[in-house]
Amino acid sequence: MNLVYEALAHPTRRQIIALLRQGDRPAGEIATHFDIAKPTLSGHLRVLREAGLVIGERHGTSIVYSLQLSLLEESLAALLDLFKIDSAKPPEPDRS
Amino acid sequence: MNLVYEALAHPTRRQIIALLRQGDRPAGEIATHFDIAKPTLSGHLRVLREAGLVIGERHGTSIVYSLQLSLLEESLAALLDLFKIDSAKPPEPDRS
DNA sequence: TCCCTTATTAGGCAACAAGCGAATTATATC
DNA sequence: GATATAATTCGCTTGTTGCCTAATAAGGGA
Repeated sequence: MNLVYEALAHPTRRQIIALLRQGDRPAGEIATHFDIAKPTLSGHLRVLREAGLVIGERHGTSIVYSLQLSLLEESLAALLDLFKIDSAKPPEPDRS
Repeated sequence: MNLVYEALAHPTRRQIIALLRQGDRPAGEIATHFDIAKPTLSGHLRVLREAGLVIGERHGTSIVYSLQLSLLEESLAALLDLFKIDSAKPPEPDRS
């Protein structure tokens, strides 16, 4: 789970996620949306992949990336759990 | 908002949040839960403070930390927006 | 005021992350 | 096999993060 948080920590990677929300895309097409070198973007994609947030499937010479929504939901659930905004009572046991 | 994600990227800082969910605590008491030097923990608290996730109020010689739930909720909303799990249709326009 | 407690800031170092250009791998086509 | 295209890995530089010890600031009580 730690990998997910680290992956989300970089603005470019969050933008990649937002981009993939609109549909799957090959790495090269993703790259056109950013002003960074291709190897740098490839590194970001690797981080997202290792966190399990995206998967890349080879189609011919391209590698098409798509979101792993299941893990995204899990991450959100974990975050909700961390903050416990969802659950029953407000977190105030005693505190004099 | 970037600061929030960066703040959440470190396990210790997430544990601090989880701890504060159970009630406000002075910095020193927080420190007893971790096996790190006090200045290091103070640094983590600074990161959380600058992200707006916690606030520290001086009570005598202590500085009592508490969560800023409002910003936590905003962060969650932003995350939901990023993933759009909440909204209407699944993000699959075409894809042959 | 002087001392003790609590917490932060300052300084320094090792480890990591982000970026790039060049080289490499993988697939498709001729 | 040779060539072209797409994406990654490699080697490197630069800047940041995380950790520590030592020093400093802020308060409370004798």
